[in-house]
Amino acid sequence: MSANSRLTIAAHALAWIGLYQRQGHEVATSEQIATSANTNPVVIRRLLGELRRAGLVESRRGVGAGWSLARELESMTLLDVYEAVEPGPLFAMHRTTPDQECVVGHGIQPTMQRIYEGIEQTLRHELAGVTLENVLQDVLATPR
Amino acid sequence: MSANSRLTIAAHALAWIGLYQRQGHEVATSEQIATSANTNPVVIRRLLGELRRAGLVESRRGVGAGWSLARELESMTLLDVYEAVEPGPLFAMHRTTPDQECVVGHGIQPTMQRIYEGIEQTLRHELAGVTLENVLQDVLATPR
DNA sequence: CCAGTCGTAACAGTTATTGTTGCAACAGAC
DNA sequence: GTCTGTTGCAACAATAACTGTTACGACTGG
Repeated sequence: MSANSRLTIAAHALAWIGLYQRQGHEVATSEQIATSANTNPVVIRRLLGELRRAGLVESRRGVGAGWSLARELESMTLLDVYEAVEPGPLFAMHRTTPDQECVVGHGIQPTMQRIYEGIEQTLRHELAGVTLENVLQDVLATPR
Repeated sequence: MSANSRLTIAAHALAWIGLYQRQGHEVATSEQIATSANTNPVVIRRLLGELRRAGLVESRRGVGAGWSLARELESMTLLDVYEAVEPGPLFAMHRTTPDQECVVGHGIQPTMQRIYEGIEQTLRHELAGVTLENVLQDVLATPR
């Protein structure tokens, strides 16, 4: 599985913005978040753009521009973030259609499809059980 | 998520060998399996090689060579297959270490790590609940 | 010795992710 | 009205993983 870090970075960004706003600031810049995540501001803007499309954050342009939360961290779950930044399914089918003349080739795809759907459903349920507020609290509780 | 088809193809191969053996044959060739899965025999041999390392199948060389199950399909679960063919974790951390001077940068990795471990544990449990015999029966029950 | 199959290395094509540069668009400050 | 700092976005390179393919040595029953 060639795992990516999109969910991790997106959660990082949201926790960062949330904490920054609680410290009295209105907006956070992609530059600041990128420094914390040790990556490029464009990477952050790309991810936050997807979170904006999902209604999780808002952006302002012009001078004093930046990003702010569109709702409270308590009302955002990792499932919201996952759905915003992870398009595809967890497991893929065959890249070419298996031999439909063969009993196994014919039945394998519907069978695996059903199994995978059940697993993704469980994954979603799991992700829905963690709010970004949970994440931030856990982060703040990490011993120095 | 750049999903791959390794678990799907591996399950396909195991179901195929299992059915073929029930039809009275001793061994299946990578060529036969590849025809059913509509792929290249080397792809099958690579995957079956990993399954052999995990103790799920055996191979014979020489004339009349091929692959056979090392245990009954009833005793093999998708978790066994998953662990044999999927090395990495589901979600990745940051590719570079986040800023340890930042509260969020410092706490985010242990936090996400814990969350991801819980999710993978659930995934394993789910996969462990499906045997390859379940898969084969479901395949055979697929309407033509 | 022969034939058929595995075992494995090597390489190409494709795709996704991440990082990077560059620049237009925008909006507040002066 | 211009300046300034930021977003929005396109384009591209580097890297990595997966899949498919070719090639050929190793093995073993006949």
